[in-house]
Amino acid sequence: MSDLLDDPARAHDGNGTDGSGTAGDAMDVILAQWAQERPDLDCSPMGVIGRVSQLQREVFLAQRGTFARHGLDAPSFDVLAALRRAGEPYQLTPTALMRTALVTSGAITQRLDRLEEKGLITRGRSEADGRAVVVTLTDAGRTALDAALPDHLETERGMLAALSPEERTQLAELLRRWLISLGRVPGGTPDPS
Amino acid sequence: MSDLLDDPARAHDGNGTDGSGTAGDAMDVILAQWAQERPDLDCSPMGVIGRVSQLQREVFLAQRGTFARHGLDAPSFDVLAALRRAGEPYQLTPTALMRTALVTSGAITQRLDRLEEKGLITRGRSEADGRAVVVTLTDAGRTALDAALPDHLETERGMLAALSPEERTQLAELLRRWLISLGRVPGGTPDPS
DNA sequence: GGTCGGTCTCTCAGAACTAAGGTGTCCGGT
DNA sequence: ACCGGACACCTTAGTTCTGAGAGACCGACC
Repeated sequence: MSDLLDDPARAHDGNGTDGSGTAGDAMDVILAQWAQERPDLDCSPMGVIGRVSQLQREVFLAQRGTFARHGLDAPSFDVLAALRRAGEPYQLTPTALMRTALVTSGAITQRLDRLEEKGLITRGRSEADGRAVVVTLTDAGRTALDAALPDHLETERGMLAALSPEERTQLAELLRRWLISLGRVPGGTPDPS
Repeated sequence: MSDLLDDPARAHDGNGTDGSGTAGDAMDVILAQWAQERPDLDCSPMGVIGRVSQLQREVFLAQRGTFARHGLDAPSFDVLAALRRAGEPYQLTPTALMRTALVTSGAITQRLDRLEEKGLITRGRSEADGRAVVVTLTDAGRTALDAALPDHLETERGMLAALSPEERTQLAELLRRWLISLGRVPGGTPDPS
């Protein structure tokens, strides 16, 4: 009875292989629990969506370590990378950064505050539009990003190392089709409806 | 020149279909930009990992709407679902909840505070272990969860609607293999090394 | 030339989390 | 019986985001 108070995930064999030949992941345990408690519901969508959430978390944690080695964090890297990708002269407006980073304007303001404080970007008013601000990557900012980028890619490559090149391609293509099906086309502003 | 200050994603065709038969997603644009600016780097891992991050965000936003319709939010649902999955008598310790939710103990304390305030769970001291707390789902908590769960599943199903059953299975299996390869076996505590 | 809706950035309060540390409890060795 | 390490939960400070809204500015229209 008190077994139920333990972590339910521990109720499973930690390393054994069952008849099907593979150990399960955390989502297998959860799906088995739902099948037990609510056999009337088809919980199969969780098998995809729950794993995406878990993987995103693993990715985030791994990336954080990489960024920290370069004195950065994920939000900062996000902004620096967007400016770097834009190409010479490495300039974007806060609104453009807001759209690529998928965060609110308030979040961008704060990110830019932090980056400006560290001397990685500069803010200047736009000549063409009195409301707009022009964010420019400094030499220090470009240097920091170019130093972090290969390490970042190596971290990502390492996370995918267990999948074969064919599996990686297949996965990227499935995720791409899924993303497109959700109607998030590039540059599309959030649908107000 | 000032075009570069606009959202770079807008530089792409928004809705057209090219020769390959599909419009691109946001990650296609980013990969094209990197290929332009840093042709020396192989950015293909981003094609998988960047899309996982974006999809997780879409999933999170869609789920939030569903939870709100039932007076809940994602953290609350997470805890209630873990208790519900545990089966009769719907009890777990904060430590067990911490492990399944993959958050810190402080976060669980706060989640439980909110849920206790709303009467969806109760906290009692364990008889077997004086340090431990026993969290129990109340009738109201179980009712709230059982009402939200089908709606939640319907939301997830809707998000996957564009993929065929075969694609969904294939995707779940790829994600499962990937997750297992990262060493996150069920019940595994975070590796201290 | 003036007006008015829309846009751009910033500000502020509040939500939720992490990291670090505190208190109380358990348990194995002496 | 006692002591010290391990454990369970809570507390607090600090971080980053969202949501709502203010102030300035643009451009089209009258």
